[in-house]
Amino acid sequence: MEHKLYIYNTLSRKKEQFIPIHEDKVGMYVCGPTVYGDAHLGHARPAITFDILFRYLQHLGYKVRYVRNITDVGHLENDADSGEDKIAKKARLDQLEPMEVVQYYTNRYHKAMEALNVLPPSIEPHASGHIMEQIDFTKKILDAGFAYESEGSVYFDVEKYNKKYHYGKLSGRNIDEMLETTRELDGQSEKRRSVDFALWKKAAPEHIMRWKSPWSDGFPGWHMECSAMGTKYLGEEFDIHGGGMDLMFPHHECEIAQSTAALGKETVKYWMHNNMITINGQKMGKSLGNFITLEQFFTGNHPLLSKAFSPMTIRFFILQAHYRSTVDFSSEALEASEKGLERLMDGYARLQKLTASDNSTVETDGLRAKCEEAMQDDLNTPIVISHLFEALKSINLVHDGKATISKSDLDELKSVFKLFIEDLLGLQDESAISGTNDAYKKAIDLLLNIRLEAKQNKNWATSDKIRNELTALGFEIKDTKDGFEWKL
RNA sequence: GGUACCUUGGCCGAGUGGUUAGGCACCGGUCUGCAAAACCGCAUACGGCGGUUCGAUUCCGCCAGGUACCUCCA
Repeated sequence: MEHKLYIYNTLSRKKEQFIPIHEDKVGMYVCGPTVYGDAHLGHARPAITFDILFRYLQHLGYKVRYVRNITDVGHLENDADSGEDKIAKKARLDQLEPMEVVQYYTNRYHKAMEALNVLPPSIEPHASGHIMEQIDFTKKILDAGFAYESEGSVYFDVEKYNKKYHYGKLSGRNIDEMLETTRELDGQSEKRRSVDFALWKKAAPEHIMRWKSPWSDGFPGWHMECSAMGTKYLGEEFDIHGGGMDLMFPHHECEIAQSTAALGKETVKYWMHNNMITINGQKMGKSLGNFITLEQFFTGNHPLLSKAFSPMTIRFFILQAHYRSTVDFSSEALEASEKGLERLMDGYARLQKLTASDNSTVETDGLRAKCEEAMQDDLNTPIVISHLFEALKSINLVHDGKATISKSDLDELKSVFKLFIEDLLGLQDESAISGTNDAYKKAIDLLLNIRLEAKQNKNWATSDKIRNELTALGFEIKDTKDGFEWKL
């Protein structure tokens, strides 16, 4: 594989060249949603970030197995491995079977992802469907001596693990201090230390979501599913593990500990974390209650939104910032993205209609290389987009008859635009006319040709009437040098 | 309190030890019957104070402000 893709590895805190464990295959695991509520803007970020990576790795020629899980059990309401299961709570409140809640929100998540043109992963395993694997994984950790049973639950022994390995290597946390400060606080708990985390929890009698295990009727701890499912589908060692920065600790730290304890080796080579989306400078999240769901964006049904924003606008907005930067949401910023995207997509449509000349007076060389270079620099999509906007100027110049382009340059430009806009950035034409039939389009063309004739005869009354009435119906009419363009 | 990070022109947002990011908005111009679109031009920005350097927005230190994680969160 001839490339020099660099990605930022949270483990080393620097950009590293991506070299897969296996020659031509890449294994990639990304933490998916806990399905107890609608996906919000924050959920779109990792989905889109790793969608870009998924697409780009495939573009480089890798066969990628992309696993993104659905958390439908084990994710507890609050800390200290107590509290109610999120799914079970929602089910109780809505008087539904837990699996009804899971199905409902999974369907809605899929719908939102599809709207955002996020490709489905290769495998989307549910935690509840992998209880056996999680029990087996827990056994391995017990056998290795890094866990203990207490009152029917099993806990990970962080202190013991840390003596042999390094708990805190991902998040940079100093575990010795954590052990020091928490020593006296324990005692009452089933856990030896408050830093210990549950691998298996015994279910209280009223708890509906429960499975049999050697230790008790209960359910797996939250961190367990990713270790169990990741290694099941990607092997004991795989290339990339992704997720939001907020999962770094404790979730990913615990995952590393579990896998290392059970297997005696590092499972993941590259850890990647996307940054958060903020709103008024603060993280958008469930706990703060300051989130806006994707559906609210699509419908405009939220006090902070000036209008509805299309899925592609959301996608473009996210891609205009680097995935490791925070990006501050505002209606104003989204409107700016919307306009920029429209201009880019109009230019892309226009590109298809350009006619070639004998030679080029515009510079198209190097666009492909520059875009590739930006992608290879830790997926720098904002730079890719800026290059595309630069190239857009050439397209418009040719379109206006102020410049010419040769056949080969035109073909190259079309090819690069398709590759980056459609295939890699995953931006789709959302205009209402795409997909409608030819007869309809021809009818509009006919009307506008009549208008053109009227214009040529200086019959402004007729030409304006046609334009105004079409405009009133929602069409956008643009006169060009020797004709017209329209869209709905 | 611990740890990490951030502070770029009206807004969003890249990036770099000395050369234009890009988008949106504004203003001026070209084009046009008008309009729209398009094109051209237009901002010489990098929190403050020191230091290193021939030269720092970019490196170092201090200060100010902000954020994230340390409990569930993408």
